[in-house]
Amino acid sequence: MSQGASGIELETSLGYLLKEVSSALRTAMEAVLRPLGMSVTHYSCLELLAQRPGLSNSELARGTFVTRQAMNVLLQALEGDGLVTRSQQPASGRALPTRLTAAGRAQLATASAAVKGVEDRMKSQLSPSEQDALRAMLSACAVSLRAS
Amino acid sequence: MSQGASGIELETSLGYLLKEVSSALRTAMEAVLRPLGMSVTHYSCLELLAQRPGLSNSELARGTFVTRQAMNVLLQALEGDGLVTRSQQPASGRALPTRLTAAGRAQLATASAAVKGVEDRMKSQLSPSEQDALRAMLSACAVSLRAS
DNA sequence: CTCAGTATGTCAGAATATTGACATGAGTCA
DNA sequence: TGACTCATGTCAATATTCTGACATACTGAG
Repeated sequence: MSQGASGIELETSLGYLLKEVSSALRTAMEAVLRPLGMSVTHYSCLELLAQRPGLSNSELARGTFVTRQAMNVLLQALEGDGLVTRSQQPASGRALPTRLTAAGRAQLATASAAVKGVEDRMKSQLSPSEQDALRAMLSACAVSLRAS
Repeated sequence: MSQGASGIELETSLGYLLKEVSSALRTAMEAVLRPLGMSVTHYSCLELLAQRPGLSNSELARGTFVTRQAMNVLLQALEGDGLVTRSQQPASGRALPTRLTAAGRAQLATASAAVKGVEDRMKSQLSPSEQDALRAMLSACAVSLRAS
């Protein structure tokens, strides 16, 4: 009955559980980032930029799961705060590569450590092999969802 | 190095992967709900109300992971559309129990079937036992995150 | 080469959600 | 009883994001 039914069972729904964990993770991240004066998107952008230097606005938007318009306003703020720099001449097409400044890297360092603390707490009850299994299953879900 | 480091590795970060799946799920749900004229929050509220009749505004807000203010404006819209009814006299305290109308149940029926299709697609590559394992691990993550 | 298709940056308006605030009702405890 | 705490409903203001739109730049088929 929980499987063949035509509806959703909240108690056993993977989608609902996913949203629950995702929401709790976001809340926990906000809690540790707020004292640093950063939002989750703010941090995500910096983190992405640190690991993939030179990403354009649109690429950053895709990597942080927001629209490029939203990323654009964020990037303007980050640039105004001296945390990132944007090329004026596009390297190719219209895309303007973005890079962290020293100040951006410094701010990210403390934030990244704080976020790692949250993530470690999240998976504190999972063994390394369980974490691998979880990763594999979540990846499978992502692939399946993308296959329209 | 991927474990003892002080930072986050995007490639192996469970948090990032969680956000990725969650975002893909939301996008897929929006895609099937849009033709029905419903948003994800709209659907979530109806679904929650179907399975837990009499929930108050604040309880619905917690169950759908939004603020009670946001749920309040949504409930006013749903009530205006004749999909839900709210008691005028609080049963206890200030909480006003909310219930689905027949129209609400009817609208939910098609939406719930559509969302179940999305959820089934998401877990199409997972065996029943894997789904159980995934549920257990996600629950563990939620519990750990809530333990501040 | 030309043109259709796709991707990007950016502006403006609209929708949505959040924070802040206040009054009300219930429970607790001295 | 009275003071205190907590949860709720609701109003207002703010913030954030999205949708729509447009011009520009590359790419590939013809």
